Amino acid sequence: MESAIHTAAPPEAGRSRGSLAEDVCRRIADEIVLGQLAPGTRLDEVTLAARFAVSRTPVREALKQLAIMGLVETRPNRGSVVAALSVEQLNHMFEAIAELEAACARHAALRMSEADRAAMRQHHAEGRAAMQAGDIERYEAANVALHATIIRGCYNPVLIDMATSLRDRVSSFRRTQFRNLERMSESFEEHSVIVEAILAHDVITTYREMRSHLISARSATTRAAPAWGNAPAAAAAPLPPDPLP
Amino acid sequence: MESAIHTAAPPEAGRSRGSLAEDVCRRIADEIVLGQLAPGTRLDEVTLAARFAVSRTPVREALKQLAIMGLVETRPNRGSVVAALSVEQLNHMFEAIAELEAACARHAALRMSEADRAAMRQHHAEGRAAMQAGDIERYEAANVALHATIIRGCYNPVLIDMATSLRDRVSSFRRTQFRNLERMSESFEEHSVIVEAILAHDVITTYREMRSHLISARSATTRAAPAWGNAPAAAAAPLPPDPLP
DNA sequence: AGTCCATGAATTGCATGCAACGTGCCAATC
DNA sequence: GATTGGCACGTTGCATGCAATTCATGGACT
Repeated sequence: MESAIHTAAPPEAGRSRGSLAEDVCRRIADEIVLGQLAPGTRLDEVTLAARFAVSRTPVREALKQLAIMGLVETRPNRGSVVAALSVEQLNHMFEAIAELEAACARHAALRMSEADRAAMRQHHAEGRAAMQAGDIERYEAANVALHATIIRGCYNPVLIDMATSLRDRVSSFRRTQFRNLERMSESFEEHSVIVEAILAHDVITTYREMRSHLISARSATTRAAPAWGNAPAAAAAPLPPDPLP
Repeated sequence: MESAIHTAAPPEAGRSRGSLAEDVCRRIADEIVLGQLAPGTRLDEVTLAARFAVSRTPVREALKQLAIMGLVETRPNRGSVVAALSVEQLNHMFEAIAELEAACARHAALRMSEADRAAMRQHHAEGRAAMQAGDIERYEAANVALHATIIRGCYNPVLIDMATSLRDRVSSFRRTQFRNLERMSESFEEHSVIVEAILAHDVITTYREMRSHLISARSATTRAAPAWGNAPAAAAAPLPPDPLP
């Protein structure tokens, strides 16, 4: 069960496992998530078929699957393009991520194994080192690893899959999240509170802080959004209210 | 954007809109959700192609999409069957639904329009009438309508889509949820508290009560699960802890 | 000069044919 | 008698051909 590439793929398992369609789907998804395929890029069936040395059929199936995952947008008889999200859609996604990851973190605070806790502390320490070195790339990697560890810590495949696939869908839009060091240290401080709360099994603090942390991340990302100019950019959509229970 | 049948299909719009693949996908999904296709049923490409009077290609694409949505399970070179969930998977799904719908309800408490509030009250009143009449079918319908109204009240397409598609995936497993009237009146009382809280814009009570309401619903459903016998049924899996922040 | 229509190129959507994989059964052997 | 090997069938997976829809460009008419 569980939809996407996360459960299906043994990480980096020698390329070309399973059916051609799934393989093509994974490879395209990787390129989109890694930002090698910019949003708005046209995805032509014959071109892709040629690139991957397969026929059009598996490419078609891969594109349909990617469309359902939300990574590409397919218009009838008009082909597919890499999904370009409007600022409004991005806000909705971040809000959903905040809800999902906060719920994951709350469960993780009660269910994480000792190994999970150790991994979490290590990723956080790595983040501190990256921050002190002013290495944005490295901090970004540590950030992703930390969040992934917490998400998996809820031990609920359904929640894990939804949170992970949502993260993938917005990943290419948050490359510049930590371009200023101020946001980086702010993020690190927020991480510290969350990690402490999880280690203390404090579900209330964990939930509240993870949620507000992700709302901060949303603001940091969408502030930079208008610079893209690729989307309708509905005039800096007013952020809907964010109740903190 | 947004994956599934919910946004794509104008409800009951004359059958056969859009591409054949999407149409076939919707029709199969409907039959699964409505319980006309029992979990475990074998889905043969040629048989389905004959039934819908199309070729195998659109059927193939439809099955792939359904597999990603989690409604069918596809094993390589072995065909597809209607997804049969184990008790453990069902628990995970209910937990995810509880988190998602509680979040939706919290936002709905602040964002619902007056029309939404009126619709919510009406569905709740319909539920009361059904309960007093002892009509389980009718209460079930009112229950679905009430929850759908609250979910849509969050005005976040991403959250709405995730919550709705999750509900669809488990819908065929909860037909017998209210088979005893005790659970029905219990459910109604819980609804009353939630509706009141939403009308009062009380985000904290809304969130807490919706979450515990859905956890109750989970217990009511999975208690009946072993009777199905179609799944491994991992010996009445111990319910994981449910922190209430 | 502007607008509308028509025709053409390109791309997707669907159908069918062929090959490969997995399954079930039967028989031969230990 | 049980187990294993092989064979045949059915089903999925992929490739290719044809039809339908869409967009663009050019011409003619107002």
